[in-house]
Order: sequence, then structure tokens, then C-alpha cells
Amino acid sequence: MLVEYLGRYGFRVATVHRGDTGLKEALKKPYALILLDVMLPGMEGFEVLRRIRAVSSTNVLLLTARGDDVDRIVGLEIGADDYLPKPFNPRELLARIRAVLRRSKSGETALEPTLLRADGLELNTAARTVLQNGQRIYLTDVEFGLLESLLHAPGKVVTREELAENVLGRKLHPFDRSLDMHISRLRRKLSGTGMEDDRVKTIRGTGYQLVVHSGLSATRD
Amino acid sequence: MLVEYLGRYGFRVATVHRGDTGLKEALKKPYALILLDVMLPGMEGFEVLRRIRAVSSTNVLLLTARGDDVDRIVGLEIGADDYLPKPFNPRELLARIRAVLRRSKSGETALEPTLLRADGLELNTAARTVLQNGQRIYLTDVEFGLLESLLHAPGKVVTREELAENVLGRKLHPFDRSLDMHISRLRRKLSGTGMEDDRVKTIRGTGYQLVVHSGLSATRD
DNA sequence: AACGCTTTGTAACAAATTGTCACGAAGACC
DNA sequence: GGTCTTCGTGACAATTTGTTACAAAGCGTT
Repeated sequence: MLVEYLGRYGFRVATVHRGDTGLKEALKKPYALILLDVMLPGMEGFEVLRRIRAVSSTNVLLLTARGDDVDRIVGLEIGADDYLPKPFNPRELLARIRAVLRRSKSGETALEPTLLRADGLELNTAARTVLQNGQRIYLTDVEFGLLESLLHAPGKVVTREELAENVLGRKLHPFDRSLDMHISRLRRKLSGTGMEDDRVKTIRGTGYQLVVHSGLSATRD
Repeated sequence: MLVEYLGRYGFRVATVHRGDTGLKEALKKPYALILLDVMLPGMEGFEVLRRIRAVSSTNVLLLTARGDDVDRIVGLEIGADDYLPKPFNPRELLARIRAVLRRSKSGETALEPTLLRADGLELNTAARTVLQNGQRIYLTDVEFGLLESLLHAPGKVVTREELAENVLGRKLHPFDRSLDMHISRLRRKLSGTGMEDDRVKTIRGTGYQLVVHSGLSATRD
């Protein structure tokens, strides 16, 4: 059930039903996040977590029994990234998974502002600002997210699915036109300075691409 | 109320409502930690602490009146392991209790104030003070907590859920606007110096982020 | 080139989220 | 008691986001 639910939101999920085999699997491949039930056959959840932590810092989200605060405390102390008491509702699980992933993405301690640059565009994720040819432009959160995604791989095509999942946080339904709308709005703001053609090019049937004219660079400094 | 709360988190708690009897109790059994209110009948909190320290090094967490810096300094000098100004939120108490226990377990020495810095902000978790460009600003408990959470990961997004749970100590109900209010109030106090855009940026649908312009650092010293 | 069929663009409107004012409740303190 | 501060709630405005509807553009087939 969870596999299906998470799948709908763009996660690829592998499942294992025993602690010992789960541990093996967890260490075999580099997962983005491990969802670990405290109570399972084969090996206790805590023990699994402890062994994972012994060799890896993979994100672990712990599922504990309802109201069992001891479990929770112990879990966090052994190094779980978060926990969720059962029964939980799927939306909450989703929210927490995203929160954990977000936290781990740029590393809690990576405190230097990250700059993404291409052509005359400069995007600062720490300050959430965008400069176009030195001029500040104001984007909404979704627009910012789109530009950030595109700027992550300037000149390369980013699929609509990726954009939807990364920025809107959901899969695109058959008649969902919101992504088109946001791209449209982003384009309008980017063309504000009456620049050349669209900086955001449509790749029909696939996605979008940030057009790059001059040399480019994506730096972190 | 505290007994119940701490009980839920796995602590066994004994209570006494007078300083003198409390002292006797404290010396009778080997407690893991003593939660000591500075103001109580029968004997002053400081006096109790002094006498405890005369014969024992049991962990003592002091509850002081809000903003009473004198109490705090005196308390730490007589040998409290940490202190918490009233009113405090339960989660914070919990966190500090755990911190004290952890420290004492690992043989670390006493309390080190933690400074969180970013841009022109400096937050001292031990003294519960905040400086903005060297100027002291006064925040309420909740506001302080919010800023602390944001400052923990400057330039990164913190979800509304996280903020609510960590700072307000509860989950966000559908129509709960209190978090917005606190953010609003925090912003007002932070913008005192008439700075540029908001230092606290809204990431709609997700949470908030402390904006970072210059280089920054989070230190513990 | 003309015709379908599909995909994308965008205007216009509807819905959801957030900001903040104003007020009341609860507690601390005198 | 009274006063002060902090916190939460309802109301309403502003902004952002999503949807509907239709126009425009792309692509393949005749």
C-alpha cells in the first residue's frame, strides 16, 4: 500500500519484510532514504538502525509503535533522522520524507550560499534571489523552483515530470496545466528586459531547457 | 503537569513542593537529575543547590524566572548544570534534560553556551539573547524558538510542521494561524533596523527560510 | 497544402495560502 | 484586586497557485 502511495508521488520504493535482509539490502545500494519499522521479524529495528549507522549515514525514518515514546527517544538518539508513530496518515509520512530529504540535500552544515549561474542569470538559493544581467527580478516560489531546476543543468533538457515532482511536489495528472502556466509566467518575467528569444525553450513531448548562449558555469562560492 | 509530560517520555519523576524537604529527598536517593525551581517555599532554590553541591554532584537543572539574568549567572556559578527560564515550553525542557544527561554520561564538562550566527544575527541559546548587528533585540519565547530553529540551518527551508512541533510543541491544525502570527511578530522585530527585504522568507506551501546574504558561520564557543 | 490529432501557451477566473489587524484569554507580577 | 505581557483566534486583504477554456503551434498523413 505504501509502495503504491509513494510511487504516485514519484518515489521508487523497494521493500523487504525482515530486519536482517533489510539491513543487507540497505547496505548494498545507496538509497536516498530508509523507512524502518521498529517492530519486524528477523531483527529488531533498533539493531538494524545501529548497524546501518555503524557504516553509513543514509537517511533513516523510523516507524514506531503509537505512543511509545521510549522507542522514539532511543531511535533519535541512535541516529534516526526522524520518526513517525503508527498509525500515521500517508500525507504526513510524505511530508516527513520530504523534510528529511530536504535537510540532507545540501547538508545541514553546508552554509555557503549556493549560486547558480548561466548567461546573464544568477540565482542564489540561500538568499532566494535572482539577478538577470545584474538586475533583481522577483519570482514566486514555484517560479523560483522551476528556474532553479533548469539552472541546475543549463542547456540540458529537464522533463516535465521531473519539474512537476521536484517543484510542485506531485505527479502530473492528465489534464494538469499548472506546470504550463508557471512556465508561462516565468518566461514573462525573464523576458522583462526585452531580451532575445525565449530563454526557456520547449522540447515538445519531453520538457524544457534553459537556453545558453555564452559560456556558462554553475558555481558554488 | 510536568510529571505527566516527562512521564510520557519515559522519565520517572518524584515531586516535592518545598525547598527543605526537596533537599532531603535529593540527598536520600541517587537521582539522575534534579529539576530545581529557584523560587519555592521552605528554602530558596539557590540555597538548596548550594547544599546539594556541598555533598553531591548530581545533575541539577535550574528553573529561573524569565529574563532574570542574575539568577542565571548565580545559578551557573553555584554549579547548576543548566538552567531554563520560565515560562518554558515542555519540549525545550525535555531537550535540555536530555542534553544534561548526555553530557554527564560522556563526562563532558559543564554547559557551553551555543552561539548561532548568520549575517548580522547572533543568538545565544544559553543566555537566550539575540543581537542584531550588535544591537540587543528582545524576543518572546516563541519568537526566540522560531529564530533558533531557522538559524539552525540558515539559508535553508524549514517546514511549518517542523517549526510548529519544535517551537509550539504541537501539531498544526487546519486553521491554526498562530504560527503565522509569531512569524509576523518576529519579522517586525527583526526589521527594526529597516533592513532590505525580509530576513525571513516565506516558501509558500512549505515553510520559511532565513535569508543569508553574506558569508556566515554557526559556531559553538 | 490541407486535414486531423496532440501538445503547449495563455487569458480569465476560482481556490488556497499567507500576512496582519484587532481583540480576548491566560498567566505573571505587583 | 489591577496591569502587563504573551499567545491564540477570527476576520479580512493580498498574493500565489490551480483550473477551465480556448487559441496557437507542432507533427504526421494524405
